[in-house]
Amino acid sequence: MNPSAGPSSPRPPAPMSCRRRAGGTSLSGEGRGPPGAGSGRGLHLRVFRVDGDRAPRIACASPFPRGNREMADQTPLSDDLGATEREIIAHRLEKAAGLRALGVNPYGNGLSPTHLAADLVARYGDLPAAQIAEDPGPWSVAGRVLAVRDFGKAAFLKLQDRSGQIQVWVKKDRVGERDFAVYKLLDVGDIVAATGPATRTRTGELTVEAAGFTILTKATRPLPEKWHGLTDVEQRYRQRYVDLVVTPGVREVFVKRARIVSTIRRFLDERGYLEVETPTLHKPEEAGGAAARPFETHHNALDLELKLRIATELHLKRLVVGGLDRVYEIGRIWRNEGIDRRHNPEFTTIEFYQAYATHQDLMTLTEQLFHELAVQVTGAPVITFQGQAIDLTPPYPRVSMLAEGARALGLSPEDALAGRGLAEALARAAAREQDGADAWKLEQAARRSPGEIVAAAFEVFCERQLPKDRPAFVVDFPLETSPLSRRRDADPRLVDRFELFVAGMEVANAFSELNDPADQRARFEAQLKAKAAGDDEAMPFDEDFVRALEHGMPPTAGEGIGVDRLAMLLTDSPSIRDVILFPLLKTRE
RNA sequence: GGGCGCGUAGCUCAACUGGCAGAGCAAUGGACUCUUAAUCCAUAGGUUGAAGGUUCGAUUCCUUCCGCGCUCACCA
Repeated sequence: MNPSAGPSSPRPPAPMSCRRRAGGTSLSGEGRGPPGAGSGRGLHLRVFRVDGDRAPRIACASPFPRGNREMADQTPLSDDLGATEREIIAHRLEKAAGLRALGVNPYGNGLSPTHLAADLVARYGDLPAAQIAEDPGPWSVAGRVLAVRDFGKAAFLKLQDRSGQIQVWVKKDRVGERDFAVYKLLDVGDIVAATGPATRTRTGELTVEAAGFTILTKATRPLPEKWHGLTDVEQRYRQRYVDLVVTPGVREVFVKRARIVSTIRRFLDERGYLEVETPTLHKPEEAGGAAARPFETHHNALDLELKLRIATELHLKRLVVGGLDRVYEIGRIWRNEGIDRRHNPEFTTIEFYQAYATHQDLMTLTEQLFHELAVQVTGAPVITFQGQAIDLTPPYPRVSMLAEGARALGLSPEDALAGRGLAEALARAAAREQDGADAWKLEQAARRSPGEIVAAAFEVFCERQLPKDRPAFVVDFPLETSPLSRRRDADPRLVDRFELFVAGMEVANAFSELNDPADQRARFEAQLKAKAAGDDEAMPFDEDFVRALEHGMPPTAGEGIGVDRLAMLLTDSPSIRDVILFPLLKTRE
C-alpha cells in the first residue's frame, strides 16, 4: 500500500520553495535573506519564519543567550519530572529563546511544505546521483526530526512526515551562517522545514541538500531512545502521540483501520444502502439490542436518566419500518464489561439491514465484503494473523452448531433438542473435560434449556476446532440463543442466524429479523422475567419498538460486524488496544 | 473480580544468597563538511511505582496500596 495520502506522483519541483498563506511574509529567495546571512552563491532558497507581518530581523544575535537558565527553571513544569528530564527541558527552552533571538518563532505558523518525502522517492526511485543532478529540484519538505548526525559544520537529519522519511543534509556553507545558527539550536524531536535540491549521498541515501533550513516547532520534551523506542505498552497507549512518532508500523495500523471503514462504506453505498446516525444516548427502555450491561449517565436540564447505547439494532430496524429498506450505521457503542485482549469498553460496530433479504443473502454478501476488505486493505485475499495464513476467498465453510454440538455430546440432533439423554451426556462430557473452567461452564449449562446446552457444548468442544486457515460460518442456532432472530420455517426450534468466525474470533453476527410483533412482545416479556430473576444483561421492554413492528417491518435480514476485531485481523494486531488509538486505561495515582 | 508476572535515570536494561545503585542511548561541554544506532574526549543525571515492616544494613525479604501485562470468568 502506498503510505502517501498525497499526490500519487510528485509535483514538479516548485520554483519557489514553500507555499505561503495569505498574510504571511513572503519568502526570501536568492539573495533576499536577512542581512549577513552568508554567501549568496548557487541555489540559495531560504526558508525562515518571521512572527506576524514584521520584516525579518536580527541576523547575528547570539544564538544561545546565556542567563536564560533561570527563566527556563521558572517555566511551569509538571511535578513528575526527574532531574534529568528537568534539565533536558530547561536546555530546550533556552534553545527556544535562542531561536527567538534569531527571529525564528519556535512555534511559528504559515509555512507549508510543497512536497512529501514520498514525492522524492516516487520521482527518483533508485536513480544514481548523476541522473538526479540533471533534475534535482528544488524540493520543500517539513517534518519531525528523528535523528541527527552532526559533523560540526554539517549534519544529516532523519526527517519524518506523513508519507515517510527523507534525509536532510544541512551544510554550513550551503545554508549560510544564519540558517546554520538556527540548525545549531535543533534537538531531536523538533519539527523543521528544509528546501533544496535532491541528491544521493556517497552511501546511496536519497537526500535533500538543504539550501534553506528552519525550525518550525521546538519540542521541549525528549523523544524515547532512537533504537529501542517505546516498549512499555502502557506508555505506548497513554502517550499515543509519542508512540505514533517512534514506533514503526503504528501509523500504518490506523491508516489501514481508516481504509477498512471507508471500504465498508463504499461497499454498502454501492449497493444502495443509506448511512444513518441514531442516538447514542438511550432512555433506559431503549438500551437493548444485545445482552450487555450499559453505562449510565444523566441529562441535567431534562433531569433524565440515560444509558449509552449497547447496540444500534433497534433504532435501525425502526428505520426499516419507516421505509429505509437498506440502512447502515458505523458507530461507537459502549458495554460496561470486562477488558481484555479482545474487549474494550467502547468499540465500533457496523450494523446493516436489508429488507427483502434473508440471512442466506447476507452470507453471500459477507463473503464478498471480507474478500474485498482483504484485497483493499492488505493487497491480497490471503491475510496473515499471528503467523497463520487465512484465505478470505469465498466461499466459506458452514458449520452446524446443532449437529456439531450434539455430536460432541454423543447425541443425535433430534435427541439433543428434545432433551433426551441430554443431562447424562452433558455430565459425561463435563467429567472427561480436563479444563476446569470448561467443565464448570458445562455444569452451569446443565440448568438451562436444551438449545443453550447444545450451544455451550459447541462453544467448549467445537469452536476451537473451526478451520484456522479460512473463515467459517456457524449456522443452525437453537432458538433460545437468539431472542431477536426469526424462527426457521422448516424447523421452529432453530433460527435463521449465522456467526462468522475468523482466527477464533467472532467478527460478525447476522440473522433474518424477527418481525412478528406478538412474538417480539413475548420475547421482551421473557427478558423482563430474566431480569427479575437476576440477569442484569437482559434487555428492557422497548414498547415503542414493538409498536413500530406493529406498523409492519418488511422481511429483513441484518448483520453486525465488529470493526475493531476486523482491524485486528487485517493489521495482524494481537490486542484490540493496538487498533484503538486511545484505549481506556485506569487513571494513574 | 480471581490467579500469575512486571514496575530501577528522559528511553532501553543491569545490579549474584540482603552488603558502596551501574551501563548504552538521549542530554551537557569539546573535535569533526558523506553519516546510517556516525565516531572520539570529557561531564552531569536516581524519592529503585507509593507507604509501612523485618534487619546493623533492603532495588533485593514481608504486608498493604497504585499502575500495566498475561490468563480465567463475562462479553463482541
